[in-house]
Amino acid sequence: MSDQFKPKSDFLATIMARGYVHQCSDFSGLDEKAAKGELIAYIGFDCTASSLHVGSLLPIMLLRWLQKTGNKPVPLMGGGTTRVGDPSGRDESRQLLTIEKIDENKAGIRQVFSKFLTFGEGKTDAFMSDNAEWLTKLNYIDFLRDVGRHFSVNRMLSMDSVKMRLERDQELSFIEFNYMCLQAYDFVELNKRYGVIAQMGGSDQWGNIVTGIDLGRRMGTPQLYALTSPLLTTASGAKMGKTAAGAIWLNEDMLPVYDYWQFWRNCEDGDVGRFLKLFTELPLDEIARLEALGGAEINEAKKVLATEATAMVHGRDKAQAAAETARKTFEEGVLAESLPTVGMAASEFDAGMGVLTAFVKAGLVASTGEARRQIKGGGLRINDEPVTDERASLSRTQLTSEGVIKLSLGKKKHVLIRPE
RNA sequence: GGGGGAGUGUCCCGAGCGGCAAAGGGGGCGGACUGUAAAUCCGCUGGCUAUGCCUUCGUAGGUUCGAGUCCUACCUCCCCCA
Repeated sequence: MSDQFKPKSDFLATIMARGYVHQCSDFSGLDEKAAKGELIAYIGFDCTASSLHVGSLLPIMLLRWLQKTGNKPVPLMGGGTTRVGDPSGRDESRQLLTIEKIDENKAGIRQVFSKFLTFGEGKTDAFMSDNAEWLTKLNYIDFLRDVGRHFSVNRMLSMDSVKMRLERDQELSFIEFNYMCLQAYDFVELNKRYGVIAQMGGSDQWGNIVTGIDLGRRMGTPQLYALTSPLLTTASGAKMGKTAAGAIWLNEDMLPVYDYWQFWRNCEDGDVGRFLKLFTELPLDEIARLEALGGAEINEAKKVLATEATAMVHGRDKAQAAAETARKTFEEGVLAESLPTVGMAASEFDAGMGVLTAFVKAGLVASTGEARRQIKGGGLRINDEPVTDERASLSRTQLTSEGVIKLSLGKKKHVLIRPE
């Protein structure tokens, strides 16, 4: 990154100050376009799941800033590339998704974008594209002749991503080897169709993006640009967005708002400042103030982070409700009725519900065996009282005045049981 | 096509004289300490109607009182030669 470079455009100034930028093929060139509001940039997204998780949040924020600073964002659905299965990552044959499933996923992902970007026909309105549009129509021979001849295998072999795999003797399938060609072709196609001139993405995409720029030059596009953001890890080095409980999804039907809020609330101290800059739109001086908080006070900053980041995806009302639920639960030790609730038929409840089964039904543990172990370890509580007898049953006498029983696993996970 | 090697607890890596629910890590979960953090320490990390029963070591058979372990065939992956 060039330290002496002073951006003229709001776009670059903002994203540089907030830490989104890792590498750029031509800062001043891109800056000029952005300053004139002529920057149309895209980022590609897989359609392998029906929602995106926080790992994709950073690129989404990039698109959002692009739009906010007067330029045009183009999210690209990998509708075509997903059809051959995502070969990256080492886990072998990932199931090939059916076309219907891919369409379903696309719809889910579209929902996410609608929360971050304004779509429409206007100059800075976002436009959703899908590489299925051109990739599925490709003819192999034509592709080889028109596009394939521009790729040098020698150069592809020298790319870091490929070189590493070869050196480590790791499998590199033909499809995967071709991925960069398809991605490069996407870039050119997006330019021809919609005037896209820049591709953004994670720093691991650098090689693929630059390959696209090259291909463009050979195929007669105007000058194209690459901009990458740093790969996100937590302060202790873990990958963002995956926990044992599952990925941190952005769609509410995949992950309750309360859990999403908790994810941010529980981030590591060392991440707060960085995350505030990347995942909220608070002014930088406000962030600097929050970041300066030390010791236990940093929890205030984490709450702000959680609420702001949640508001971005789920809306401010739901974010504040989640914050309030957390406040009651953790700070007042009061029962918050908005905790996740599991309904249960009264007849089933009255028939005698063993504690083990109850915790399984609540989804806090995976099996009665795990429930037993957690009881031994002191990890299960009913209405905040530790469970000691695994043979005990729930009964109506345990219902609180709100008509629920609160089950907890550890200190952070709570579920309400409501017989009805 | 010929020769050699490997597939283990459904998160991953990885030991395993015929007595095995199977060593050890990592990760994860719980507990203690804190601040709903990190670091550290401790416990747990196949299922069930549970002093017992059932299912797990690539797949299918076989030998045996008993098979992750021995035999046969098959599948998959890797290496060397062609």
